[in-house]
Amino acid sequence: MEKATIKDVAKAANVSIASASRALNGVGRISPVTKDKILRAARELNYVPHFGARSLIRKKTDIFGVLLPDLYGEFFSELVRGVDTAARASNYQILLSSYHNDAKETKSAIAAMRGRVDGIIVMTPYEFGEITYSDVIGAPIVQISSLNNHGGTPIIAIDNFQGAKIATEHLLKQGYKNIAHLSGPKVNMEAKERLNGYLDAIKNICPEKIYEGDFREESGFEIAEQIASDVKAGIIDAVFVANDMMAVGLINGLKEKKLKVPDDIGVVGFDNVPIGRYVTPSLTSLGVDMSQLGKKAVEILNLLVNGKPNSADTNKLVVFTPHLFERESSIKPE
Amino acid sequence: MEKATIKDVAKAANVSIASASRALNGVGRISPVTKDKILRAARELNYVPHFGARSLIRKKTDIFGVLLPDLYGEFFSELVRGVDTAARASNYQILLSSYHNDAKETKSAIAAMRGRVDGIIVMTPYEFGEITYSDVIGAPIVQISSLNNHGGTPIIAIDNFQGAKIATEHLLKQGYKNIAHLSGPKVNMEAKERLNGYLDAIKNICPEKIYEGDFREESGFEIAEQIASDVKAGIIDAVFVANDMMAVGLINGLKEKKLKVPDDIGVVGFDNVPIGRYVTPSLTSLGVDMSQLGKKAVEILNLLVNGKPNSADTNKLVVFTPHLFERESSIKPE
DNA sequence: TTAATTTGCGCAAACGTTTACGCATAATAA
DNA sequence: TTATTATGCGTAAACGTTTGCGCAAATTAA
Repeated sequence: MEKATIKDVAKAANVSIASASRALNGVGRISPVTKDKILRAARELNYVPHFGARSLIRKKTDIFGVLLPDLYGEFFSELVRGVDTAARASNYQILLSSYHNDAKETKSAIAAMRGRVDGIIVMTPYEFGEITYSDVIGAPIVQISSLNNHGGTPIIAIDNFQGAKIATEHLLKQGYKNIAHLSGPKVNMEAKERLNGYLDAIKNICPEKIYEGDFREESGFEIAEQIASDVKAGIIDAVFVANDMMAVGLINGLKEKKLKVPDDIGVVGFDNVPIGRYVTPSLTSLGVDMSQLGKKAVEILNLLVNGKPNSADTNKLVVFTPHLFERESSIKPE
Repeated sequence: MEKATIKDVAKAANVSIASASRALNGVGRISPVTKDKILRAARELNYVPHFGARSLIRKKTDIFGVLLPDLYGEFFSELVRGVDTAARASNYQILLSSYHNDAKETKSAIAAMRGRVDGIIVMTPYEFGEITYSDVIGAPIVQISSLNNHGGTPIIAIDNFQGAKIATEHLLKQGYKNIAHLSGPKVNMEAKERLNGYLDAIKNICPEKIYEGDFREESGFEIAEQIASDVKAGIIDAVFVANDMMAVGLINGLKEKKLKVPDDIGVVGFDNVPIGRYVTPSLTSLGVDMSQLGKKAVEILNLLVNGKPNSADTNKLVVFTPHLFERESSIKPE
């Protein structure tokens, strides 16, 4: 039951180590009959190639690293699912890690992956200044980030600006007149971009009105009081909320204030979290297929690692524009 | 920018490879001043130890494998989060993979991890017959499974039987008289155990009434028609549903049939998915803290890998009994 | 037949580490 | 002073693979 090495297999099959290796890998010249003998012996001994030894000489690990800000929620699990599926299809495994939303920890998390992976997918909603990832890690990187972060590494971006614009325009199209925005935390780039998309959409149409939140559900709930009073004052009649969880909190808060969504106030969220389909009223939102996005990330990484380094690829920018999921919270009656 | 090896570091610092290694690892005898010189050189060269070479000689990878049935939903992301946190705390990384709910794929998924991990956490809601995992992988295993699956490997189990019993008894305590059960697929052990818990709870109290579902939301929605008619016929007045997603589907289906939950019929789910808090009426459910469970799994695996193999540990059985989360769907009025 | 080519296989180097061992030199004890 | 012990460091083996090279035997061509 001690782990068998290729040496053991070779001995059992009465051949040299070299032949054993050739048989096991199906490369090089070897006669069918000895090959068979070797494979049989390997099975018999329950032989498993030593991963480290192999990666040592092959100079690759067949592992992709995936580094996420956090592991909360359906959002990330969808992404990971897409990555896993695509990675497996190209015979890669995934080494998963999160940096617990602590931007400072990102570097050390990346460092921990160095040498263990052939490439890395990292999701960074924050700004990172001057770090060139390939320096830090010595392996190709695909970043999942925002448009503004484009600086030499391939990036897959969700077009938050465009999405926010679509959201806001949807509210306008529904007949709402005074659209406000409930934003995310200022340090978050996605939050910024969504804010800008909102601003762009209402320009010359209605006055801007911005509430600042922090992406958490409670934050939406708490701001409801102020928003409710502004609605009653006739200042606003709809809100584009920077993410769904805040929108959910907001809707619950508005309920407490006896305001009706979407009658008294229209609400659109962002992210299209599954919960959105189940709340009452169901939540109109914008989102991309994260699983698809994960797949794309693997695809690009694969190219970077295994293809010839075409500069068009290494500088790639892939944009996913969020899709509008129209539900009840934004359907203005009458 | 070519990857520096320890040899390069040694050369740059004008010492032997052995000294470099000692300095880098902080073991063995070495003078502070040379150590400093070496560390400086290493930093300068951006040195990263080659993972494969290291694991080759150390005979360990510092990686734990995590193998899940699937990657859908908050359920798993919570588990992974717990595992990640605990693993990182003990300096392990995690290699994540799913077998796509295809029991047959489990073995090959395990095989793919062989040699790459020091231990593995595998979640198996299915029965697996005669497989002894340690044979298959040659590394310690912690299984997350059900009580019945206890066969020599350490297991962390959710006590589905007990949970189901608690759920059913809760409905009885609320004053519902004829409790039915909407079950999961028969091949699923958790489904079986929940069914048994239900049966045990109603024994000698009310007649059994079982609907068979398949854990999917649609399945709950579809069965609603039949359940609604049985409610109207006065045959049942509450359902313990084998998982939350079906319960959500069921509630929506019942709404269409103009039945009021919890007034006309009480509903309790299982799993305590986050969505449950947001549906209307909010869903009473049973669940364990999956993140905590993941933490526990790592803890045991750590013991198995690094501790002395105490037989009390290798045969460990840790039971998590689900906790009742009382919400609106089961609160009988008056 | 002989010459040329192909096939099957083994030898040994290389990948980048860690670590037991031994040998100088320095520090301490007598 | 000399004998003992402690310290700092280098040499080399070992970990388990893959693969270029070379050689004998078998096959094919002439």
